[in-house]
Amino acid sequence: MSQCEAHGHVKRSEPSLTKNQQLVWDVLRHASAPMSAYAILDEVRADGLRAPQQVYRALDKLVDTSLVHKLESLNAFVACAQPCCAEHEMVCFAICEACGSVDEFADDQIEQQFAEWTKRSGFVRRQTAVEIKGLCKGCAAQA
Amino acid sequence: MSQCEAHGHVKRSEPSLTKNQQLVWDVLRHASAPMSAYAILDEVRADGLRAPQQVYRALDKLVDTSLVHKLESLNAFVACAQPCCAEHEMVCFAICEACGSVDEFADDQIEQQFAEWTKRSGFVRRQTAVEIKGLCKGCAAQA
DNA sequence: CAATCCGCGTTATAACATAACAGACCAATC
DNA sequence: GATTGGTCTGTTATGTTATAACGCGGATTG
Repeated sequence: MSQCEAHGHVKRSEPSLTKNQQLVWDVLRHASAPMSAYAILDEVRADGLRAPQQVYRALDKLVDTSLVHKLESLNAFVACAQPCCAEHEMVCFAICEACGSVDEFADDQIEQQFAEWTKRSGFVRRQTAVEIKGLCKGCAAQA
Repeated sequence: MSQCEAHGHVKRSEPSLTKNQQLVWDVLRHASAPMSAYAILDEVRADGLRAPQQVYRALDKLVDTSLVHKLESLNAFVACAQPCCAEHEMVCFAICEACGSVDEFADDQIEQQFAEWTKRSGFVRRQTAVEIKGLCKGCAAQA
């Protein structure tokens, strides 16, 4: 059971992806690490996609609908790992510089602190990117 | 009196920049918005710099010493606006999508929430990028 | 039936960033 | 004072990431 279902949320529907969007989404879902648009392109070439645009257009849509996130500090994309992420205003990423793993998480406390800053400053938030780089627990233990 | 001096901190020294670093730093200090490396290059061409490498090398150093920050989501650079930033583990940016202004801030509460998450997860943080996009107070008022 | 919107495919190009090589300078130390 | 190691420099070339612009076709809808 997913974390979301455990919380009593409905399962997010995954509707109406076009063929190209579905191809890109499938690649990302099965990836073990963030992928660049061009790495994705290499994977979907077998399916007939040939140009960066085709991948970028699919990615744009997938990012819009929050199925996929862009990691700005890597210029790479990951499938959303957090079924509840549509219900959070922001999502954070912990990126291991040793093994490349990415941990996506949402934290209500952090969210709330940002909300308070927003309130104080008058800034109207539309989107937030939080990317923490360092060593994941496993890699830190080895070091 | 700067915020730092008010807090009783010593003024950060700005030592030993090389000629190229100084040129790039001067451009960024006087910029009213984040600049791409190539935009900086255009500015320092008059001073004899010709190749991207020269700018990127200077930027690398300036970012290392925290005189300059990279905005990952814009692929652009800003002079550090926060004299105390060396004393914070993380710095946040609020980027106005209407006017392009960037507000750099540090928030102890936010920092602490991240510290707690770090403790729980075992992740060893080295660097954190927080980039909030939206509308600054002024632009939000107009909209 | 337009008119409009959206996605598709394509070619070309823009924008961002680094590799790799060689020379100049300076400090440390043998 | 020669040698070594480190850092910065300048340069050419190349790699990587992202978008512009054109035209086509299908779906929706007024």
